[in-house]
Amino acid sequence: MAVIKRLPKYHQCLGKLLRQDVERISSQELSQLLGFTASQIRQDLNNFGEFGQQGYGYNVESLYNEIAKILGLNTVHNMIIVGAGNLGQALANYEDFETHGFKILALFDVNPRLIGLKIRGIPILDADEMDYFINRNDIDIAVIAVPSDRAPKVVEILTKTSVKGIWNFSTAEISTGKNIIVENVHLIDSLFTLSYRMNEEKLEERILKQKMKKVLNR
Amino acid sequence: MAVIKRLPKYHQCLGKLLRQDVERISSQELSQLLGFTASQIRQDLNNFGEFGQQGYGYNVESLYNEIAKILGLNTVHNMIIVGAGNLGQALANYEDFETHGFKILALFDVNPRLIGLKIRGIPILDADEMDYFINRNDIDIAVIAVPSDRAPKVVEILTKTSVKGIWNFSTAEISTGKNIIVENVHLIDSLFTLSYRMNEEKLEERILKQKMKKVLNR
DNA sequence: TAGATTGTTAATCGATTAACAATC
DNA sequence: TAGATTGTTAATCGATTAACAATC
Repeated sequence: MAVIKRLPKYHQCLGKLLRQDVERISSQELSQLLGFTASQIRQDLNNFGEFGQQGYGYNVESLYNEIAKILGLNTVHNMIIVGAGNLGQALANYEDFETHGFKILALFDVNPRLIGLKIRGIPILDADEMDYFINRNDIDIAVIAVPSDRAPKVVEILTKTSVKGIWNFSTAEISTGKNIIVENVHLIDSLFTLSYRMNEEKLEERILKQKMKKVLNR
Repeated sequence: MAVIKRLPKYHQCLGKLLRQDVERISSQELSQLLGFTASQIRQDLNNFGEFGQQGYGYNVESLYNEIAKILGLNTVHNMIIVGAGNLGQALANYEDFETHGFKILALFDVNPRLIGLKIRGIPILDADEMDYFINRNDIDIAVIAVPSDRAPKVVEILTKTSVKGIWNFSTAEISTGKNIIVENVHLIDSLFTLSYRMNEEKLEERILKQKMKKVLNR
């Protein structure tokens, strides 16, 4: 479902409106703010319920809350970050996560120089204690920020815990027999996409030639 | 075009095959490795040219090179990272970028404590020198790794330089009048998607109810 | 030549947009 | 009640899959 990718945008936009004390909004107005068509917005929202009111539009606060509920943001998520290198530390410093109910309780690493340190008050613990810590602290999301070759080992440990979601920053393909949800962040793919788009102009000729050939074939 | 999102996957997979000295591959075999249908693979590739040969399949090396060309990976890209905080440093430590021809020449920051330091030999320079450095060193990609409120100022400076692509890690919406390509990495969106998917089961009932209502209406 | 596999057309599926009746 | 705007159906568009003739 392509809707899911848009839900965070709705959420963010409504949050902004809420902070500006906007009370109600129409799909038309939202359309202008978000760049989706009004029709699509009504269609999207209607997948999950009837949140609007004819002749009035949508109540910003209640729509915001409904979408938060859909995104699972109405409960606090306890997270750990596996790997306390630069990436792990960078993520631990993102205050944005906590703002939205994703609480980082600890980082884990194998490097004795890092163990014992704190990032924004969040302790870096010994990787050996990970499974114990997870089950003890009701952790439901683990962030994988270790080098890709270490990732499979980490995943193996995680599958034996209560973790329900893995946010994977390594390039390793992760598969857990269990029903753990895995969300991949492949940064290099994003960079390649940027590169492709920068290169697109030069490519035009080639693509056009290919299309023309097909048209001429008819 | 949805194809673009798949191109990096093709590239990665073919790179792996190349390293395993695989010479040729059919769309059928690729299909198994990638999880796309063979039909889709043939369709995708045919958008850009005729890379295969009937009865033979695709030559791994030449297909790999063709896709690299399409992605703009046949030339070296000179990058800078704006913001040398944890995120900037984490990105500077990713060796993967360099492997694919994305060379990080410098980081920039306003913090005097950071200026002068080096990350993997890459210098952290004074943000004031940024525009000069960019034009001097033929930089075509700038990575925005500064806090979101600082981003607009950075973008303003960048628009006056030779930069052709911006890889944006801040939450700021970036618009450059000029034809600079912007690729956004909104990490929080990805986390929300994970959260949604973890929450999906509980949501099922609600979504089903909504769908049932519609069916009954007929 | 026979077998394999592409390039390509046609059919299907899903997502987006347009239109409008229902209703606040 | 009249105006506004939703929820919802129908039409369009694009992307995926299936099928097969072309050809190596």
